[in-house]
Amino acid sequence: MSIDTLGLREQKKRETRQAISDHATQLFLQRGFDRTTIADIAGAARVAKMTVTNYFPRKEDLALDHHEAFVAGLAEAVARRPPGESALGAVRRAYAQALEQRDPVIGFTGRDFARMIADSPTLVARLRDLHEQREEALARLLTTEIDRTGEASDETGRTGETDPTDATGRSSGTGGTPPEDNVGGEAGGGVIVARAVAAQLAAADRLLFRELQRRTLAGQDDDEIAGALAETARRVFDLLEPAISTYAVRRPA
Amino acid sequence: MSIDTLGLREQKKRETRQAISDHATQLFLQRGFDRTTIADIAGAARVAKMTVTNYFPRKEDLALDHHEAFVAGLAEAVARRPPGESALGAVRRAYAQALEQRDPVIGFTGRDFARMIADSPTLVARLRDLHEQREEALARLLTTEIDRTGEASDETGRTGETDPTDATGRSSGTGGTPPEDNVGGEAGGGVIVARAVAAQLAAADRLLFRELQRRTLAGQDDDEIAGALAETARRVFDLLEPAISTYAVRRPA
DNA sequence: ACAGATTTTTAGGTCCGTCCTAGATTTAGG
DNA sequence: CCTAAATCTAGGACGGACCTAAAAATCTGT
Repeated sequence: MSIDTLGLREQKKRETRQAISDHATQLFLQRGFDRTTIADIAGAARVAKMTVTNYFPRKEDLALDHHEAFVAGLAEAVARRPPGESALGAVRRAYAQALEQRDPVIGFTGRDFARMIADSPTLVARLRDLHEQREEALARLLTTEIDRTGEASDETGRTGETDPTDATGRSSGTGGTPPEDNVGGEAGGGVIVARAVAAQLAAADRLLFRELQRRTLAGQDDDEIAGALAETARRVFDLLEPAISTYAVRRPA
Repeated sequence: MSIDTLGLREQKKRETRQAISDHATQLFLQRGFDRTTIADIAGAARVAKMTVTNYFPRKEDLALDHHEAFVAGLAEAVARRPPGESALGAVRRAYAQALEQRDPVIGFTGRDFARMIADSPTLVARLRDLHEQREEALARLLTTEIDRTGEASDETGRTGETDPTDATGRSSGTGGTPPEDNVGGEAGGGVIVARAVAAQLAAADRLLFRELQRRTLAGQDDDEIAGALAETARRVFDLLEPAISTYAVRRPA
């Protein structure tokens, strides 16, 4: 459990994982995702097939690694908003910043990588899954903020009837919590608004991701894309402004 | 090619297809989707495995049949709106009507069916895919309406710079049109607004579907669900109202 | 430094969905 | 009735996901 020395075992695990990931990426970009088998990757990395599966349970995980940051990103941007900023404002600002940084999280993946994804139905489906988890994480955050801060904006007015028994997220698309959370019955009025706001913000996020991906596939360079997407983002977020600009405004400390 | 007599061959095809679908549904509800093999279904329907695959290329198609109506539904509701009604108004009205009719399209599938879907990651993913196609169909419609009617509402103002070269939809998630549509480059400003509106309406649609599914899984009966969802829908659509209530209002004929 | 405990890797195999092929069967239309 | 077309069948190939037992490597306590 030593922290600084890391241990030889842990070190080798990282090396093995990295080696597998590297060879996989190379083969995917070279031959395409579906035309590369796990056996190919295992052979290139000189490990057993089972070792590949061990590190990356699903084949898609080899191409879409670091998905945890992606899933949490949207919610974290909102969680870190300064006093006076709304959820929409936080998302808008985070997107502009990611645009400046050419952040892969919003779609700056490079042309070959974008093509690899677009050419594989499996990867497209997995990306959809990740986007939904991204929305779920945001919905979870906004829902808990109702309880913690008595979130209630003016656009619906009657969130007073909220019975804040629930703050748990929904059962995930795949995994799932078999015993249905006790929310179910009648979720308080505020919960549905939080979910609706999360749905709208996530929809904007997905739309912008797709636009960026489209331009990447069309061969535009990153600077050109960043410029165009800044304007696109402005329009998309402006459209949401009258609906949710007063939702989840962080109260001045 | 006779229309009224249908032909013996066509008749038998329908019977075979129906028999396979019926046996599949029964087995799925009984044992669950993932614990039922195609061989089981073929055996129950007394046909060869290949015949099952022949009628239903993917296993998911056996559980989520009639997906064409589902995919087209949202766009058709908007396409059929009367003069003076906006896209949002059309979707809201269509949803209320579907709620009255206990329409399976919005999630009235029965408890066992809902559980079958929720228990299978494969089916959940496929359902997501269908929802996205539903959004794409709507986006396609709203985009074409820009060209046809010079759609330009007041919320963005500057849709005048639209260069209506494009009306085609995006390449579908799975299938796809390999040669990128020539839109790509710089889509006119109106196109992105149309896509954003479609994204918001589809997000609301998905959210309401999930809420209905959640209640179904919780064991609520259809009347109880319909009542609660009517209120939920009102809140969700009300939230969108200030953003897009003036978008795509059909001009009085 | 060594022995036992723990973790990781390996090799083998099973199961199932998807895809392919060739041949048998059935229907449609002359 | 006979030919052409479509459909169904059987069998197998392939790949991804999963399982098991055993081998190899690393860690731990003495």
